[in-house]
Amino acid sequence: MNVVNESPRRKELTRIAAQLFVQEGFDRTTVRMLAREMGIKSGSLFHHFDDKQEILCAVIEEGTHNALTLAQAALATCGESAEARLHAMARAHLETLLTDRNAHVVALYEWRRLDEGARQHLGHLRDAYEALWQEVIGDALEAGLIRGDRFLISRFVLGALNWTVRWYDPEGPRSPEDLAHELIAMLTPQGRA
Amino acid sequence: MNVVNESPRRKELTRIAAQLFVQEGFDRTTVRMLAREMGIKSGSLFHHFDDKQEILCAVIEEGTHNALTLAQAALATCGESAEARLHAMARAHLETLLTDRNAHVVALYEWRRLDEGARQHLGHLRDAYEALWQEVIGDALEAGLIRGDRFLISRFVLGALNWTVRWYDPEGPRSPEDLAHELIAMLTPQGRA
DNA sequence: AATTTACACTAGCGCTTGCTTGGTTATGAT
DNA sequence: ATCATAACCAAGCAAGCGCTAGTGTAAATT
Repeated sequence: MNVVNESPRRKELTRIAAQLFVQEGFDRTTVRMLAREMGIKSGSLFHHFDDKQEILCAVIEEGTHNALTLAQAALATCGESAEARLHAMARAHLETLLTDRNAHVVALYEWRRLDEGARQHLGHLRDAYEALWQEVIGDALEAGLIRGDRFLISRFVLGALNWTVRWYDPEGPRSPEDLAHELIAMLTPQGRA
Repeated sequence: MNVVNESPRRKELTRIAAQLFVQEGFDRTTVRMLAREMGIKSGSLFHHFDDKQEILCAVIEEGTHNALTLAQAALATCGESAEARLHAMARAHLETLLTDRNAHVVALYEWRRLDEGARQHLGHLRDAYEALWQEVIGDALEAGLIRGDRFLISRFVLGALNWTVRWYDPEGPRSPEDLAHELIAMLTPQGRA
């Protein structure tokens, strides 16, 4: 029923659920585990969410929504050159992958556990985000910054970025900014010192 | 106990399990579903495998082993130029992602359901495969074909390739060969008609 | 003062889970 | 004929699962 996370309590519960879903996976995370981590009893959980599925949906929605917002904000302040916009999108993606890591890992790995309704609802959100990418990459193609097929490149780039959740270490020497720079350098033919 | 799939029967069971694991996910796939699909009763399943985990391990091992074999074969027959070797690796990766699709999807999505022992055993296999990539990409860097950091590029490229299981349609107009070509074109600064 | 709302509790129902046990059948070697 | 082995089955156990029903209580609303 509650599609959006209105109450701060529910938002907090969603955050905790995200962490558990990452640690254990959705199916192995029991309502009793969730409740214990939340400091309540398992029955009380169903006051906040209709069922277990809705918790998963809330987690993914939160992450995807934030990613979209951050990307739009980044595009609004990065300047107008195709390269700057490309870089802004990549950096925003990597940063949201860091700050909302749990939610995004859940979105990537547990998407298939969503039921049909939730999958459709969240699908639209995700499509809106990917449309942003295709727009920016389309601009970069027109500007002659990169070459190739718009959809193919979008998918290759998103694949490379999403894969970072597997190996990226936030404690390591490389910043998201740094990573974004290297990725763009890999894509653009122009030589660089 | 049986780490390798010796008997043809076990190999067939592994194939069936892979399909179910993709359709339903590992946790949601019950031993009863597996048995039914295999044409036996659930109890009989434990004659072939020690426990459910071992089935998962067998599926992933099969896929990773095939990928490694195919990549080595491709490198052995592709010529010696850095570009040819890069292309051969990419094509081999995409082709094994197609022919052993189920096993690879399971490896990508259900890796975390492996216990410590299996994760270590299969980790070595995967490392061997990724080492091949790093070697080929190292060669391409030395040849001046591409620029950047060897490990970073390997991971970006593997991410882009693995992501294809999300969107690639084998019935569509693009062949694995075609996709490999486009990927390499995206990476290499040299202009092309 | 009376009522509603929000949030939590206890207790447990009905069902499914992975896996075990103990025994049967078919095949093929000795 | 005897034995060994692989492959299977029927039956079911102990544990855990998502979720519900009914209740208590403090704060907010009327």
